[in-house]
Amino acid sequence: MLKLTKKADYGLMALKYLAEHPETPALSAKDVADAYGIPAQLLAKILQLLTRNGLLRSHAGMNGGYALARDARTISAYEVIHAIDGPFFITSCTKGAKSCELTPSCTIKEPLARVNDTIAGVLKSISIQDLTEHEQPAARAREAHGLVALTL
Amino acid sequence: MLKLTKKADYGLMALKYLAEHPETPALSAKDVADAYGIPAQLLAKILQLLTRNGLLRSHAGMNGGYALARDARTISAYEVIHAIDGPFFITSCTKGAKSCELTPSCTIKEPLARVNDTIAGVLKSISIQDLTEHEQPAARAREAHGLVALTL
DNA sequence: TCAGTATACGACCATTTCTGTCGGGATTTC
DNA sequence: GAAATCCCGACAGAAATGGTCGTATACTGA
Repeated sequence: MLKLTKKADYGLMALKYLAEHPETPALSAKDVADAYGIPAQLLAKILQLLTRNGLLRSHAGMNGGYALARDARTISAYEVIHAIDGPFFITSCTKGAKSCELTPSCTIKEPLARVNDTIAGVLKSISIQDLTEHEQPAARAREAHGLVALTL
Repeated sequence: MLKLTKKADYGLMALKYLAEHPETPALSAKDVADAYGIPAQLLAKILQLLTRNGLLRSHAGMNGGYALARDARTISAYEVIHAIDGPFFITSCTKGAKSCELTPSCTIKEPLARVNDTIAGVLKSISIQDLTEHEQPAARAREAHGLVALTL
């Protein structure tokens, strides 16, 4: 619970990998899959999703493959997760309206919606670029997170 | 994905309900289940878990039931979720060691671990008491979240 | 124009996780 | 002792997830 799906993980890993290889015009799904030992076909589907959502550019044919559609600094972890797993809500009673109206139940939803927003904010503040900076992303991160908290 | 299980939701709802009825010495699982339309037996198991983890006190027999083991202000959403769903990690590759060693894969884990901590911090900063304050928990929350971000 | 490499995408199955139920047992009160 | 209540393990159905397959389509280069 409160866990990223493997697909989202794979997606983040793939984007990170692409961000780390800016010199190559494109990398195939297989290239990335091999690099990480991820099932190639599965990763292919994930990359297709990311392409559909405008995070990647794809190119078929020989020497084709995928490349970031934008600068790694402008792609957030949130976007990636959202593209792969769809909109997320921390609460089980998903939408604002229906299911939970039955009972006066989800009085709990309102406070949790705030938590949800906070988490989304944190994920929005993390860029693919951040993922590639192995050492001491702490400073950047702290800064970003602080920003999020303040805007809540 | 990145969603609380229904069990965790139910647990939070139940604790909130208990926090809102401090006058009664104890409420049975059935009482709470009826109040929210939750399957009684399922909620029973959840309350038992919370009891085992020291968040509730239970009492068998007539007029028995459950009551908060501590002040609602000192019970965090994090504790509840942890008690019900076990330790959580945002990453799929759960433990620090095994599975991901196979490949040099999870270079992504380190940054996400930080995100994980941030989220855990947010959840730790939310108390059951906060859940009961319907209007304007914003101030408290903002304060608490800010604190979390700074301690990251 | 043909062969090879790649993406695109829908359908499908296997596995795991989650939800909810059942049944029997123990504890307390009246 | 009977009723209410907690305790707890086992299990079945449902849903989500992970992964595979097959086929169609697009591009490249010889």
